[in-house]
Amino acid sequence: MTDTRPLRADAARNRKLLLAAAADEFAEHGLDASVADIARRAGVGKGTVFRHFATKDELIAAILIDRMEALSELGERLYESGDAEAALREFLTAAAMQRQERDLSFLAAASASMPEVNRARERMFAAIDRLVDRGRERGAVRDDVTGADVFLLMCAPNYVAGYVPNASPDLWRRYLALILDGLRPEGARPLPEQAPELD
Amino acid sequence: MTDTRPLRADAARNRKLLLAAAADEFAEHGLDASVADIARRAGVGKGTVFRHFATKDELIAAILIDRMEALSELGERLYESGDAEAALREFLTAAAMQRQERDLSFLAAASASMPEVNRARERMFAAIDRLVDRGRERGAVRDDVTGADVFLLMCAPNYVAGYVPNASPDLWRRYLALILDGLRPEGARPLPEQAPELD
DNA sequence: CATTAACCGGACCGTGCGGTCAACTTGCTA
DNA sequence: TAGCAAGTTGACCGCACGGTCCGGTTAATG
Repeated sequence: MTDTRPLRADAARNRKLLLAAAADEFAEHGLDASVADIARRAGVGKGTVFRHFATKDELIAAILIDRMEALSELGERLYESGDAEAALREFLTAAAMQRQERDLSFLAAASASMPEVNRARERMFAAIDRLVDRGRERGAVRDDVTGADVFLLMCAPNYVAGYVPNASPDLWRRYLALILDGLRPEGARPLPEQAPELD
Repeated sequence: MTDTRPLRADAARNRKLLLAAAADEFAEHGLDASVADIARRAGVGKGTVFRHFATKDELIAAILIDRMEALSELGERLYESGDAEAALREFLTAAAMQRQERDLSFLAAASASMPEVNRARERMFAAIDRLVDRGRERGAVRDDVTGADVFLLMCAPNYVAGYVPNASPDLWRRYLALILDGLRPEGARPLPEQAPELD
């Protein structure tokens, strides 16, 4: 945590293997994926998992932080680009692709209230907020939609597509497009309920 | 199942108590809600649960069937009404309210491939399909949206709102309205990916 | 009111989980 | 290349879960 001595070569490799195996396993079996299965998939012993991540929740948190940091960087980069509408679309597309065509948002519940996760989430939220604000100013996003709305809707395409048994792996694109159409000003009717405050 | 001798009075009462308690418990704790907790909440012993439902999955299936049948009836009744757009909106509103402001769709996974559940699901799907077809004919629904799309999007408002910690219990209405805006023809851009075939 | 089949309850069982630990192996460094 | 801290491993632990079972209880029937 504080002392950042570099990991030994095999340890660093195993850590990456574990994160990848865990993401796959969670995508296939949900939160119930067992640590033993994750270890087997990564080709290591179960003890190794707990050497790297003190608890299962910490492993989940590590996956979440990785992904949210990557999305934050992308969001910040897209803010530099010119096209407000394309930026938002690309951001949401990247968010959906990152989840291996499977909604992984359920992981968030397991590691809520871990400070590092919260920090990563706040950074990502800020990036989204800026993209949405700019989109609203340029007329690409309807007036009554906020960053919090988009933040919440981010996982919906994967969630929806996840209920189709043998779906095309790109089915989520259909529902992302549908939601994006709902976010645009054309044909918008005033939304009920106030937009939620996040934090 | 085949012999439908009426339940004894106490048994019938306990069955209802159990279904209600189970729905509440699942809403609060997800699929991991324990049978013991459900029994406690209903004020009965654990053995009673298994007398009524041979397995936890069967209990889940009973909840699902109850709700899907109710929605099917509503959908069929709304088809008789005149206003195609209002019918669809009311149907989706009722679907969301039934879930006690919480996405319960994860229950579907647990009891997929149970014939009775499938029959109830097919009936509900047919009801939705007719509502959507009519809506499309009358210009209330965009051309490229199918009943399967609406069926899949049905749970999304509760899902989305469920991630807000201390949300207004009606927050789902906001996201339902947003999705409904996306379903209308105004401002629609062609959707990518084919609509999925369900069964 | 007596009889009885249906119902109830909670102690009990096997299983699989997250997490621990002590013996063993291995990458680093001097 | 020797020494050792860091890393690895799988047997093991406690626990909570889904599900069973049987002695006690209760609602229906004549």
